[in-house]
Amino acid sequence: MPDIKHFDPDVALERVEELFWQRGAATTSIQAVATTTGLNRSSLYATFGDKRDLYLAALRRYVRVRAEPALRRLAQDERGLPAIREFFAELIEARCSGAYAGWGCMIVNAHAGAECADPAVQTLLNQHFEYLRDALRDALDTACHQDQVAEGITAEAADVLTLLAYGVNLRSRAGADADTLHHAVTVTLAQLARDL
Amino acid sequence: MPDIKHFDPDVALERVEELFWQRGAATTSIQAVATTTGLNRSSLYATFGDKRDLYLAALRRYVRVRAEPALRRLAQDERGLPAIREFFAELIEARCSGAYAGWGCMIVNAHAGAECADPAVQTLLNQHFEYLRDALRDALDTACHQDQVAEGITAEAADVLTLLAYGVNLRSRAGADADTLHHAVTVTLAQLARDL
DNA sequence: ATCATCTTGGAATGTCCGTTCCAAGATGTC
DNA sequence: GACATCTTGGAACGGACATTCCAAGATGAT
Repeated sequence: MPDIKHFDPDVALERVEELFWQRGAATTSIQAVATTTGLNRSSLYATFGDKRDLYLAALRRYVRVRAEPALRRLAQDERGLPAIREFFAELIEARCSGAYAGWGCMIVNAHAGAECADPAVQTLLNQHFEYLRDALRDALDTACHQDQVAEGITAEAADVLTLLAYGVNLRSRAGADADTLHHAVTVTLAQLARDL
Repeated sequence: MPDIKHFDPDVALERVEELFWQRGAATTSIQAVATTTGLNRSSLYATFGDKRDLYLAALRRYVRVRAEPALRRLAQDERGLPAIREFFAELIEARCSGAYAGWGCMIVNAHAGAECADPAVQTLLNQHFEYLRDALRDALDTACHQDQVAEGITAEAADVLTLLAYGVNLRSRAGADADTLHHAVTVTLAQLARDL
């Protein structure tokens, strides 16, 4: 083995992911990626392939690192409705304040961009949609078994919550304030909850 | 008056709107606009200004022609819940089949793109969001007065329906099938409706 | 018919894009 | 220490981009 990479591809990919997440695929140039990561274009191409490959790698990293862990936690949470409430509260918090405020969700952003025409991207988007829906369904199922939900409510209501989450992610990008988003979520969950 | 335009700016703008709507602002070149409209670049610049101006004009046209008429109808509809049901049914129909299938909503798409950083665009997006919410609130208010809604449901639930509509628009771009979207809407509206 | 004025087509400009190429340098093996 | 092999920096490429400019043509007013 003659020479080894002078950088850590995983660290670099994290930077790339943040760039594509914040600014989108179409409006982020390879030059910008090179500058941000501190790498040369040659190294980028040698390591990740062309721009499409790079974007796909970044998107996959986003799904794996940023999205799925939270969803796994939600799906396995035994608290039912409180877990769902917390999930949305943390989502809104993350979207409206902190380092990533106004960035939205990379998956949701990809829906509206030209990336979406790419079959590989579309597969990822649909998989993640179902992953989110399944996690919400599991949590709702738990809530049902604990008699937390109003009469007539089943785990089918997960479909609503999934689209609601997408709407929250989207609106956060236009600077929607956290209170407004929180209100919508509270109203929705109040409808699901059993009257006390 | 020495010479008059050899084309109708309104007709041209409709073409431009469709182009930006389908392909987004970042990935649509002035050249593509010129080709599609059959106009020369000079004429485009002389008539509409630069690309940003052109996009803004197209977005404003979309709001005025495509979005607001349907919302005005919804707000003034005296039927209550059935009007809301019909609104969503027509939305899903328009997004999943016909000439504009897979295009989503231009306003929603703008949320996720780089356009969103433009203050003028952001103002339009927020105005439209409130316009949609107000229309749904009006319709829901009508439903409340006609005792169509379940106990505890008020016009506040419009917040939920607004984000739901955004979610529908978004998901339709990734090829979500109409049945899935319809299901989510049906479940939501069933929760609002008074048990019979 | 003349003229001033606007539109129009096409060429031209300079920048930025994604991508490739190559020489120079670094590294592990023998 | 020599060699083979990979990485790296920087230059180079062709194409596409938004935008501007200008000469030619068309038009209405006089």
